Amino acid sequence: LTQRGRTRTYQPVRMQPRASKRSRNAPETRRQLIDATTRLMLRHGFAATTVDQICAEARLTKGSFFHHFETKEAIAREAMETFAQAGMGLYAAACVTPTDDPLKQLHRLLDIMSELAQGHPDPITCMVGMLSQEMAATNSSMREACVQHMNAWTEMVTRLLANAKTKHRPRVDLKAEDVAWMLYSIWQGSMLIGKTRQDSKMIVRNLRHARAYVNSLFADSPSEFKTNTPTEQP
Amino acid sequence: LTQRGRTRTYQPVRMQPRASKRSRNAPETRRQLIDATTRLMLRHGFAATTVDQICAEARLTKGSFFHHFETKEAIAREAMETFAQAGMGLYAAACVTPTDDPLKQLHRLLDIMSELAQGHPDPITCMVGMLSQEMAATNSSMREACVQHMNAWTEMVTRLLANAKTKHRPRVDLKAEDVAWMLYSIWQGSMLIGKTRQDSKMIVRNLRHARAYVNSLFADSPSEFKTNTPTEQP
Amino acid sequence: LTQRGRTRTYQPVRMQPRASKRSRNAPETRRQLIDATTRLMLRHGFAATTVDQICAEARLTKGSFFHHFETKEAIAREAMETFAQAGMGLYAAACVTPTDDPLKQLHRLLDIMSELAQGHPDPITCMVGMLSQEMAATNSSMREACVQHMNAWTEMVTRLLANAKTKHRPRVDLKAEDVAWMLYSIWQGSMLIGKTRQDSKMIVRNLRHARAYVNSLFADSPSEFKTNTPTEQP
Amino acid sequence: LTQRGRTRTYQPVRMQPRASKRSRNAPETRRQLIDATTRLMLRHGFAATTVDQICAEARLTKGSFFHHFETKEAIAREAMETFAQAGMGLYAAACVTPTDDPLKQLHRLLDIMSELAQGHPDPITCMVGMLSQEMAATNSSMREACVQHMNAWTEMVTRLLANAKTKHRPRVDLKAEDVAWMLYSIWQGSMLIGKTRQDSKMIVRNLRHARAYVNSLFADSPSEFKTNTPTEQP
DNA sequence: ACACACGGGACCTCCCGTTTGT
DNA sequence: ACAAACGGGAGGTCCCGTGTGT
Repeated sequence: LTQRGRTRTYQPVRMQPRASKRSRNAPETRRQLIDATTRLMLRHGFAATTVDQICAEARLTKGSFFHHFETKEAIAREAMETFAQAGMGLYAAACVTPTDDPLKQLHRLLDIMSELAQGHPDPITCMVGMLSQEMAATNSSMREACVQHMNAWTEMVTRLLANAKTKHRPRVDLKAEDVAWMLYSIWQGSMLIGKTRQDSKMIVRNLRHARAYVNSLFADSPSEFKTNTPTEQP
Repeated sequence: LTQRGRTRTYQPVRMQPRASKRSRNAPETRRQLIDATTRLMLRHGFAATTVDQICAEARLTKGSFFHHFETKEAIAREAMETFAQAGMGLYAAACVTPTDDPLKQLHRLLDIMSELAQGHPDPITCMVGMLSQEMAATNSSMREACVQHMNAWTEMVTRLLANAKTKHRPRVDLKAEDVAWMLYSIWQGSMLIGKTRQDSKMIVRNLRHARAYVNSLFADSPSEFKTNTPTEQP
Repeated sequence: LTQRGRTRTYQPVRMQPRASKRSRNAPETRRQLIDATTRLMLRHGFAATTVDQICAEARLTKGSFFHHFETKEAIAREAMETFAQAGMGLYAAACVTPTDDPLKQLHRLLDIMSELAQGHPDPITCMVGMLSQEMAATNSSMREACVQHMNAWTEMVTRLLANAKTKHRPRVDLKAEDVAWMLYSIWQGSMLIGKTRQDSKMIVRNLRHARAYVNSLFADSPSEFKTNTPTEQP
Repeated sequence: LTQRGRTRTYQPVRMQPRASKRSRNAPETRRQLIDATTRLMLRHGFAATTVDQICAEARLTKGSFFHHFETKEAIAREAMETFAQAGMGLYAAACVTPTDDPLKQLHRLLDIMSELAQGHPDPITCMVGMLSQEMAATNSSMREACVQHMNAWTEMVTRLLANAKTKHRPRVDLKAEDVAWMLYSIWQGSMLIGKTRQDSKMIVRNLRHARAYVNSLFADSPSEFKTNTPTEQP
């Protein structure tokens, strides 16, 4: 029998609440719900993730869900928030030495992204990209939330590049913000394509290209980065 | 049900079939359905586009819809096919002079993409990217269709780059295919972000960066392209 | 993915009209449609058999179908008619020698039924029983048609038994008509259970019991039948 | 659509949920749903019974229906289960005195069946037979469920007959199991025909014949049963 | 006689969110 | 804080039958 009816991307789900151990720990419960939401929406997207699924994944019932979150959209927003914050937390590690060479910091950022791309069995996916694709055109408040997260990333990179422009000799009159958006596009595009082609290595290669591209913008890129050409390393 | 909070990603739709003018022109009807599907899905995505909406947009009833297409997924697949074919048709114009300099062809391709990005009031969106984002992780046959379209694009660019390597002096031992995926990532990432930020200009700027990047790969890029630096033009 | 939506008992069907050879033979076309209807309804019943399936099975399109038959119900009625007539045709062979012993004729009838039960790989099913089950309580005209076919069978058997009562010595004051309904119940019940248990042999065994039962009604059943006890034969 | 000819096997249904008296009594609600399903399916069969009808009959909304049952098939299965269990419960009354004569028990069983057949204004119908007829050929899991219920009945009767064979003198080397299937066929066939002919009395007559048939199998059937010949009683 | 686009209308399933109860 | 019955309302699919065209 072929698949008819609504296009199901998920398994039907029988509620199965946590095994009678009611923890009564609100923040913990919230966290579990958000985690479940993130896991599911990264795979299925917003519309195809149902509240029931989230509850099943978090071992809770809908009663709890709607006690903690007003709507599905609300939890999606929070999940995206948490997801983005976690990302920014990781990225921040690249700049822990503020006196450092900003170009070096940028390369460390790329290192972190590269590790992220390689760190999972499945290619990495971004909540912001996922929710943007689905809701940007129809849900303006969600769109604005996505824009804010995108801005946060690029502002971080813009700062690094602006600093780099003061400490290094830019080859052309590049606008730091533009380059930041370029890098973010590479990042989002790579994740999208990587997920589709189930190919994490391409993401890594792209990041290497991005790295080379950044180097090519400055006449005096530190030699340590020069070697990191887009050619294949053994 | 007070509808409060319900995340409506779709518009309620009044069916209103074509005013008794039964055109009885199947290919035309199919085309209209596919057009409607493309228009709607580019805005709302797959899941949030309902068959009712498609029918209303195409002035047809749901009953008839399923005479032409087995499922919503089927029409989405065909719409993507049509979309991609149309794109490849446009892109092919860049290579109409096969004896041409392949680098010149690649730049013409970027011109075409740039025009596409500017040509619409709303930022451009790609069916392949959209369907990938929503369905890659859960619908393997759809995923494979997306992969094929992605491959088609990059194979085209790979050919251009491979030719360029024979006619120009590559600065580094670049792999044509890798660069093609890089360019495709920029393209897809730009469209995704452009849609979210409602900013077509950024897409154009990114394509300019991509252009500069391509030039930077060859020591003897034709001078005519050299001027097209990523800096802002007046 | 589990089966959702409407409970499908059939395969979805793509119309595939006869290979361009339009026979234009109305009676033949009707026959094919009726045959297809019979085949399908014996398996799926009335409601679960769709007009599209019938057309596909008969290699025709709905256009033809509704040219020949007003409604699905109409063809079902005709199919049942044809089915019953064919059955009565077979049964009639038991009485070709009208001067014969009526009890002998009845036993020949049971022989024929027994052969029918064994003659197919799948246990035999009866259109009358099938349509009765589904429509008797809701569609009175269909119900009456079923009743007529049932009456036809039992009237035939009633005649045989009535004759037998004149030529043999009934053990008790049996009413021929009652025994006929009893035998028909055994027949219908056996087919129903045989279909469910996928067991044709049980039908045959039941017919053997029925035979013994008939014999037990007469003190002077011809000795040739006496041996046919319900015990298992080697 | 002029609705002409359209075979309506269902009644159009206005949803009308319980008048704001939300009983919030799940087992009771389930029971009502199952009862409604049984009532409706016994009349219309499986396919022609709609979930809407069931809900209307149970004063519930469709939304709630699927909280209690996964699919229409699921509720049909449960309804059949309940139906069969109830039947077996009744039948068990025939054997409450286990030390009793097994033949007497069997006759009491036939008494119970006879009372069942007479007890309703409409002729009695069996869920097992109905679901078998419609689904045996196409839904194997349903078919197996039906087979189990059939086996349960015949095993019960087989036990009685086997006991009878030890306590009485069988006329022929009858196989208890075969006779049980014979009796079940009579029972199912009678119900099918009775429903179609709207004739409960024929069922009762058939049971009387069955009774006589059972007696005829034993040389020493208790005399009290002897009188119960298939002839019409005043 | 037949093909086929199309309409109208369910039908099953599902899903978000509310309400009642513990 | 959590459980779970329930409501309202789509959403996708299908199906019978019509009408136009060949």
